[in-house]
Amino acid sequence: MIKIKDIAKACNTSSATVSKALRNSEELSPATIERIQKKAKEMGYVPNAYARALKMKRSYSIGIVFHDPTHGGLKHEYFSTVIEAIKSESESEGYAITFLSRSLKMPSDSYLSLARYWNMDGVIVVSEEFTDPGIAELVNSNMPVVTIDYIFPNVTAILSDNSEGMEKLVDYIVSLGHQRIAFIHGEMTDVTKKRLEGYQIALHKHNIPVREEYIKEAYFHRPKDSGHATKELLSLPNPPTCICYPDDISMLGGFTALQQAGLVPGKDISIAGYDGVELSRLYRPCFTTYHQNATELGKEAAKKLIERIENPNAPIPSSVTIQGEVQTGDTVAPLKK
Amino acid sequence: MIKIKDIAKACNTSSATVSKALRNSEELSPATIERIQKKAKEMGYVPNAYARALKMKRSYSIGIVFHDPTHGGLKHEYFSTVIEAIKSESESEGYAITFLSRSLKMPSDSYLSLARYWNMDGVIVVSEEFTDPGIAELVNSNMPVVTIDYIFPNVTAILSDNSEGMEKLVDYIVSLGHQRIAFIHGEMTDVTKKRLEGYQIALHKHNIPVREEYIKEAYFHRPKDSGHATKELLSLPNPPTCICYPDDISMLGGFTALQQAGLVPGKDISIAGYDGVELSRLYRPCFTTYHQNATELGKEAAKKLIERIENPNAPIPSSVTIQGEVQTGDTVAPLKK
DNA sequence: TTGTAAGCGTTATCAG
DNA sequence: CTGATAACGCTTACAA
Repeated sequence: MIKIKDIAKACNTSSATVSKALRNSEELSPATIERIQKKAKEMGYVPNAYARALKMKRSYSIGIVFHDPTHGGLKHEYFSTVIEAIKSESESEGYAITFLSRSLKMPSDSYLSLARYWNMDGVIVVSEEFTDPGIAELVNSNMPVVTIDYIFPNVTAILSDNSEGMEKLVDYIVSLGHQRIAFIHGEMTDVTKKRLEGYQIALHKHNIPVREEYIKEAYFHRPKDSGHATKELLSLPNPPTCICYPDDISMLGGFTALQQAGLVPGKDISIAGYDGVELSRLYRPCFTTYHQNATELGKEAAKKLIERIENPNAPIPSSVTIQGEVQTGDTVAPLKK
Repeated sequence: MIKIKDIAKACNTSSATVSKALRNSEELSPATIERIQKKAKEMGYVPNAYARALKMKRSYSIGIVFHDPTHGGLKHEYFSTVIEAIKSESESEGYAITFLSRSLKMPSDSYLSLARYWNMDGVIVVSEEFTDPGIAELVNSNMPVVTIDYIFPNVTAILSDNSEGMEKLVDYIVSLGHQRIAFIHGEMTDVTKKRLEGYQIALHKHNIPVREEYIKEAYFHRPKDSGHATKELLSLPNPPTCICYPDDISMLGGFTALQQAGLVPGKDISIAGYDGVELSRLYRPCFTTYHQNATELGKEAAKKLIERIENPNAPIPSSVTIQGEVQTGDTVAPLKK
């Protein structure tokens, strides 16, 4: 590999001059700059990020913490969309993105030390048991961090509007005449708590009592789980007229369970999902669901992180909530009295 | 950040000794090793990958070329599965993965120079217009490369069994009594050529003439496109009894188009997809499709690349084809004569 | 305007 | 068994 010194030799000059020339330094004569740059290109010079970073204490690389063993990782469209957006926003700002992951063969086992090991300028935490002490260590360090859908003190968080989203979704369902609305929610994460909150707010607002037996837990993204919960709801003495699911994939599980019970979703019974993944628009009937703006979420995360990295002395960028929207489909039917 | 020199000072020894101690060098007395390691841990030492790589000419990082602007990037489950698998296999071998991407703000615009810039030990090309000169430059360099689903001379390729897969799928369809089998294929990539080949082989084998009017082109992963093509097929004087699609998402487009035409897929007409994404098993009716083993594909790619990296003088690892399997669902109905 | 030299945090060589 | 020293490729005071 050809390096600065080689160019210097070929140009009868010093490495310092070449280094400056390559970066169009003002202190060099335009003639030298051109001469050197031409030669560099001719010789096929490629700079070395590591050497540069070592000196500049800046790597232009961003780490992503993404660990979602229980739900299929990247396969989950919501997350892959978020990450795709982080990727393209970061790249267009000149940052490379690298997954940060703990593994036996790695020199370290903590996210923080991995980030340091790789000289990352900052880290985005996408999905993780946020209760993991490794995450706490990370956010409490001086490493710039942005989290998605979880709040830590003094850390910029990019939030999906889980409470408002659920509230709007339930509002919509109520507006179609439903009163007996069940909610199968995901495991008890922060996200779930927010969704439950929104669900309750909406019901209260419309003077509908919250019934314990209409609230069930399932795992996110486990259609079978949701199928079971659905059946339990059906067997209630006074079953719901509409069921909300933790996500669109789970709703599909509910869909199947209902069909097996001889019901036609969107007709005999109503159902609503969450996420608004591609499938939800392709499926017939089209899903009634809440579309989370995952792309905007990822983009904003990258932006805020880079802002923080590039203005280390400015106050920590404020958290933002990204709005989604109700996707009115055909799975929630108007209720005839 | 604390560095080797600091530990040396604290231990009244030299950096050389500390460096060796940290890596359990045989030439040090167990006592010193322990003493130094203890101190290092105590001081919260984290090694620096860049400095190490600079010296060792080995970064333990792998680049991924993944650029799929036309089909939604990572959102495509097939690709996200492949990448997830590359990620976990690489990580468990101690390699970090970084996306390689061309961008204005990057110091270079070619994949090869980006890989060099970042000191990558090797690169996996997942999806790209393989005709891109940047890819050619990459595979013709001395950078270790593994490609997925595309063959270059002297480069290890991990292939999905596109020809055999399509052949097996058509075999299965024929076995259910179909003779008029149409194929809506994706744009003319290598993958498509292989699929077409398999389609034709299967038909020949069963003495079924290949009819031009039964072969249509659509874009991969564009359900609307496939919907149009489907309607064209329906309007044929002698329409097919079964239609094969480029992928499961496209099949969904066909599904909808057929319903609109008043037909019940899996009953009045048969359809088959490709990929075997999660959705295909969740949908009712369950998709008849060909399941590509994307996880195995990614895993194998990482393995072969690492093998190549760690044995630079050994011959280039041989290409492998990963088998998938027919997923018999309910969308291809037995044809009653 | 250009060049010298030191240093970023490691590891490898070789001498003690 | 331990330690000086140079080198990896680059940038940056500071000197010329």
